[in-house]
Amino acid sequence: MNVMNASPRRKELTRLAAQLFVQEGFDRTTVRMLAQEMGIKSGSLFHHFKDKQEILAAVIEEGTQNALVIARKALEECAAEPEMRLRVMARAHLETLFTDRNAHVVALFEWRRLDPAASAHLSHLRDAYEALWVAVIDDALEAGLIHGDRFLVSRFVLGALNWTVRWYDPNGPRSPDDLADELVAMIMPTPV
Amino acid sequence: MNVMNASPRRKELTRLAAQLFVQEGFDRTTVRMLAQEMGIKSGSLFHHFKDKQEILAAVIEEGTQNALVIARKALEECAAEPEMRLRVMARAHLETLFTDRNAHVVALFEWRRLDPAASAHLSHLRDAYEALWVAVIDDALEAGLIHGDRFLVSRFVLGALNWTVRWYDPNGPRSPDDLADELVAMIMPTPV
DNA sequence: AGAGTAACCAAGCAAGCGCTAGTGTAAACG
DNA sequence: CGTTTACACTAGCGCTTGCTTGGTTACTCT
Repeated sequence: MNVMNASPRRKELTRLAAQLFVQEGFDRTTVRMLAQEMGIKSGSLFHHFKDKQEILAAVIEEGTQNALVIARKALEECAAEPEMRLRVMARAHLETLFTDRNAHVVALFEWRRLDPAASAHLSHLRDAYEALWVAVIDDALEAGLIHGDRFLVSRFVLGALNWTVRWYDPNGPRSPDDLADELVAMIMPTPV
Repeated sequence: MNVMNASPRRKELTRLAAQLFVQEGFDRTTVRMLAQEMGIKSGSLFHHFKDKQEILAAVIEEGTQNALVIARKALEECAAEPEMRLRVMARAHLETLFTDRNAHVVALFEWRRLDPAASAHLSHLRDAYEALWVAVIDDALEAGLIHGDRFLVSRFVLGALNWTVRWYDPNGPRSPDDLADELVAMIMPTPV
């Protein structure tokens, strides 16, 4: 097995695995299917990953890392008004969700297949990401832009956004940014 | 196999299956695990269900039927004001979601494991339920209670509500009704 | 040229999988 | 009373699963 966690080959294989995990689900994706998609034999797979679990962990880590980076960058680059930050955060969320769709769908719906060790490690990443959200929501609440319990509001907003992967069609008329703006408008008392 | 679709024994077995499906996921739940939980041997299971798929379909059908019945009844019994109907619908949604939690978690997260035939059949049930939501949202929009696109709003609201199964703790201080009221308050311009 | 290493393959093992076949038994029915 | 029906059992078939083993190839570095 490769020691370097970020070998380019391994990254490519991880990307392919994410796609299959979305199509079939983690449990139904066999190592033979993974290998075929990657153009190698099933035995060779275990040169890159210790076991099937590690592939899942790699997929989820990749996606969550990206989400963190994108959200942080977006927040840094934007103005300080709470409304703008809220909008920017929602946009960043949907941007990662749909450019890195496969990895995120796996992270959202196959998280429970992780063994406890991997789950614990990745929880920290996810918590860091959610902390960004809570901070943005807090500012918006304090500015009187929205109302409600900080904890509940962030859960509801994240839920609404995450659920989009179940119905949103990227080839439809609406862009992810439209979606984000509509959601922000929905929870703000006085639109436009 | 039993011909009657609603034999009491079968209902009980379906309930147990739902619990295991939630705990382990559909694919990881073996017929031997199901049988043990039911207090019978794995072979006997196929007297009640044609195959493993049929157990999944039974679980999902049961949950969705209940949701429909509860929502319809709640809407019939409540006043005609759009605000009340919106609140009642949200409450009914969370009520089913948490009294029938196992079945609904399976319906939400294992839907894709259904074979095409079962999926088509159950889609009608789900569509009927979502139609109730769209109607309620439409009334609220028309009355100026909330704003936005009817399609998007209902998707966002349903997403926020469904996602609660991932974080809500029924033993915590908040009741499901509290949650429903908070969500409705969040999307309404002028609270209390 | 020789050593080291990353990437791969062929072959297959042990365990577990969904499901079937054939049988037994006790209650319900005509 | 004999027959049917519902429910359960034992035993195991045929197949797939994740993973291992032992070895080969191709490339890089000194």
